[in-house]
Amino acid sequence: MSVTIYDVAKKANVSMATVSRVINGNTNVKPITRQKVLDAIEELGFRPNAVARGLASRKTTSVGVIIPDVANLFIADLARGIEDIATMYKYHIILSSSDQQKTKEIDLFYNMLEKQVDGIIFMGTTITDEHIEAFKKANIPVILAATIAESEELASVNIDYYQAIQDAIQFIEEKSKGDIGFVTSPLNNRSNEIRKQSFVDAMKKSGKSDAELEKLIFNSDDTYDSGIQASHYFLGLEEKPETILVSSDELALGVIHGLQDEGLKVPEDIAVVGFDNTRLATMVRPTLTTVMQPMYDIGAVSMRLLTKLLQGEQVEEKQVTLPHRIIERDSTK
Amino acid sequence: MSVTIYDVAKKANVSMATVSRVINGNTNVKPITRQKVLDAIEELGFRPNAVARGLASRKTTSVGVIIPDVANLFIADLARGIEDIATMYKYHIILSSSDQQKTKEIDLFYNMLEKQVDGIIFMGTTITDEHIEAFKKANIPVILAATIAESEELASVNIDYYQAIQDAIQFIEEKSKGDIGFVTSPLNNRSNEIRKQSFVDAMKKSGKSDAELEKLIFNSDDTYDSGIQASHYFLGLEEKPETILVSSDELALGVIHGLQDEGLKVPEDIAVVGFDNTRLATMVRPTLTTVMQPMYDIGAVSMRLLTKLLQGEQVEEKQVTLPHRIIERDSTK
DNA sequence: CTGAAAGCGCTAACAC
DNA sequence: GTGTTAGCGCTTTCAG
Repeated sequence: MSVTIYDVAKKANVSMATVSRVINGNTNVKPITRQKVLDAIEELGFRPNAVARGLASRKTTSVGVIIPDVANLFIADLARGIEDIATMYKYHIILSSSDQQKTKEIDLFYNMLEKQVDGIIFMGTTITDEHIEAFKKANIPVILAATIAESEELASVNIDYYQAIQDAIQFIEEKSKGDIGFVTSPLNNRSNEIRKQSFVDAMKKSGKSDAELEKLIFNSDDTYDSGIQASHYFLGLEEKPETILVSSDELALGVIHGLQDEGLKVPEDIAVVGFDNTRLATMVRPTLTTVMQPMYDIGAVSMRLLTKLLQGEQVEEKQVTLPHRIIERDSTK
Repeated sequence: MSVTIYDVAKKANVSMATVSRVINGNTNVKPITRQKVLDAIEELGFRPNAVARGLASRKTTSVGVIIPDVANLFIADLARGIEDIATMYKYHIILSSSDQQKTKEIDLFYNMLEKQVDGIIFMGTTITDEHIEAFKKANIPVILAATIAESEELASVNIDYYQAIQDAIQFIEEKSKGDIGFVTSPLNNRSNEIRKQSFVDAMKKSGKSDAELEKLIFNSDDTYDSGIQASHYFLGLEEKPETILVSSDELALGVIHGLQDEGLKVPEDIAVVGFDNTRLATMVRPTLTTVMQPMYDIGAVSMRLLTKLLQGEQVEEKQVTLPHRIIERDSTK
């Protein structure tokens, strides 16, 4: 069938151990021997069987990546960041989508353990005790990417969502004294919950009553269409907000278009601020002012952190917080 | 270290062969024995090591997927289609991006062979002899998804790109007698080449000279920004086209916004037709008339085809052509 | 219906 | 520097 290390050894008149040394770049091989082996490999078209290697060495050089959904620009950037760094460190990626379902998240996690991945990067919704139990049981490093866990033992890479919303509100208030509406993404996601809480806290601080506050919040499901619905909701209000702060860019496009479809002008009539800074933010008119969440970097840093953990490098801080910032474009005055 | 099949066997007082039978759903096990084994598995928290299993059975139940770029909506849909079906058939996905580089495409391919994937779904640019050689050398099924190969031996799932452009042109000509401009995606991709050829053929048939034709084509690099450039190019022409046919939706958004930024109205002044029908097509004003390329289905059908090949099912036709159609929205009159 | 035993292709001590 | 020899954890004949 296919050519093995043993065939190479025979052809090169050496032992399989020597062949193994050569393919693993072990230095203790005489140059002449090495060349002999290399020639035999070349001639036979030998390619090491990664499965056998994985079994023998207990390392697969693959890492599992669990994300909510591939078909999401925002998450794709994360994936790209992970992949670029993984390639750099010669790791392979086994990628699966959980569709935001908790049971699937956990199933996938165990499946990846069965595959003997060397580590896992996990992006999910809310981290439950069940998640934590699974993570602990795994004897491999797990990194949470753009995913909040209360537990301080878990390695993670995030931005400060609470502060990001505070900053966005401050930014908005510097430009306009009017009300701010808020469109949430689904609250089964901890980071969305935090954003909402941040908004609530800020509004209360400026003296809004619970009743007022409630009207200013629209709970969406994080799709373009629900962005459109959100815009309708706000337009139906007696006291319309002057600015709408939206939990994601895709949602924000929906809001903008929803407003425009009703004949309003953005930002003259109502300003809109997004969140994420995906490519979408510049693919709309007016271009979208948004809170940049560096997804590519979150992916890249997560993967880099994982490689450090995997290679036993010193890691000073397992919980990384990356900077965010407001990117001002034309959807605000 | 971790619990193995042997530990389970000992605990259940059976041989490891029996345990193996149980976990593989082999029927030849007495119910009572099966239960004993199941209990032991449960108690020990045993999870089979997929690597060892892969080595012993020479099957990994993983399939490799090579795509040009994760961070592309259009491709993400493909990935999603693949994934959904893979999950259904209990295959795992090893996903890698080639960044459209031929050497990387081939490297990834060989890497996946080393990982002993059971099959590979390949989406790439132009299939060269080198590709074909690699595909042949692999003793596993390979499916080309949304990727053209001249060779008839390769399994593939595509739409008829040539016809799709013909249809688009016919659609346009039914609405408007004016010139049609064409924005290509990079021509290092065979399917883009075909689309361009289709456009050229159609224009020649309607009597355009080579010189006229040349002016009507703008070669882009398939980004939003180059869509904007394309619009500037066409606006600079003495005889402006009445409709611009664009090779991808993202590009088309660029064209639309480029036109609008210059004060033109779409579709009144110039109409725009996209290609792909990604989610973007509805996330723009006016919404985009576009040629639907069913990427999700291409992914799903590719994966399904692969499972058939993998399970030795009868496959009547290895080259599948999926239907396309024009979706009319507001960017055309 | 169940067990024994021989690998799958490679790595990793341990010798020499 | 290089070879020998155990395994890694499982599947898969082959017996019985």
